[in-house]
Amino acid sequence: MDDISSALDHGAMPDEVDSPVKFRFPLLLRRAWYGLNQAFRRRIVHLGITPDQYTVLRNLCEKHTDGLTQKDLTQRMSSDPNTVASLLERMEGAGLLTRKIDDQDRRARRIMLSAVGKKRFYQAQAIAQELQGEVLGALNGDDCPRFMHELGILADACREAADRSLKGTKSS
Amino acid sequence: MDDISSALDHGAMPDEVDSPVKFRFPLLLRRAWYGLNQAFRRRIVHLGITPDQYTVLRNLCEKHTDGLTQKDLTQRMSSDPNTVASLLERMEGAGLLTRKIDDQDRRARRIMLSAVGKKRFYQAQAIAQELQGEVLGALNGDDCPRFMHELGILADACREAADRSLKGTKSS
DNA sequence: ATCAAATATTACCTATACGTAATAAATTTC
DNA sequence: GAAATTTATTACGTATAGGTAATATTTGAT
Repeated sequence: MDDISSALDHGAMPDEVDSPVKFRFPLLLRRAWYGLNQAFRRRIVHLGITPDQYTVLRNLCEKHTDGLTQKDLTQRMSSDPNTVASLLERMEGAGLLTRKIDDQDRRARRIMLSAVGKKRFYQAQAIAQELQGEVLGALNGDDCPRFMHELGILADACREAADRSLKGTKSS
Repeated sequence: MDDISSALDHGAMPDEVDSPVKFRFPLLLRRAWYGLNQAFRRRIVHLGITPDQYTVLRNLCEKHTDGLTQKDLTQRMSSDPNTVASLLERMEGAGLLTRKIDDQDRRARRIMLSAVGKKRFYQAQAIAQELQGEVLGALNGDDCPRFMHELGILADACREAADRSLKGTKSS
């Protein structure tokens, strides 16, 4: 099932017909995310942290209760348990946080921000806010709230599509 | 310069004050991108390609002239020369494309889609369009064009911010 | 023609992203 | 209350993301 290409040769231009490149959601989303991430990475490299590490710090700083478990972090970051595990391992090695076995559930690790981690977060947060201001400045201020609302709707739809795609694979 | 955390201890809640979590651009963008990418990856895994490889195939299929150089691809994908190089290396190994030294510029490699690559693209494209339809269905059809226009503006702003951040590092 | 600067790519490195399997502890079941 | 099931994490492997340095060419200046 590999070389019936001539039979499937659609010849001319494939996409573009129904939606020009400039308006395709995945392309724009990729471009925006890669650009924003790249910009932020370059601006905080001197702090010794990466964008993803900043996301961890932010989540820990926003919930300054008893810290979070890796599972909690995974969900809050729309990420993956494996990714979060190695991310936290590096961050613990860098002294940004501590991981100790949870008292209630000895399977889980409770993540706690260190003093250094807290400091790095506030340093990076100022840069993040400056960057966000620059980017959003390109948009009409009045359009911003509605745009964010719609982006939120699409983000939810993407997440749901991802969950559906997982279930479909397992059951069928 | 590492343990003046108590002096910098802002105490209470850090962000959120000026913009609630639900409306912060980086969060929504991350959520949308990860979700969409994850959904697509799960839906095309049976084709033996990844979302990024699909992006390569799409770019090659849209420009079915004499192929593209790696540099061209890098720019079209908002990506990085290193990433594209290893990406293409794997794809060449999988028989999805060929790389041959460019006649005009012997430094460059001209990438050409193979019959298998073309077939895989059209198979994946149908899935991509279905997915995009599902996601965009969450949005009011009338709001879509304006939203895409604004997302494009922000994507450009992100890219420009990334470029600025690079220059700033080098000159200062 | 020749040497210096610019450019396309590769090589090597660290940091995600995420799938699968293993491990260990908690929960459910009978 | 011990076995089966679920669940949090780790271990390991492959695929990007992207920085730095090396290599090979091309181009530009003399």
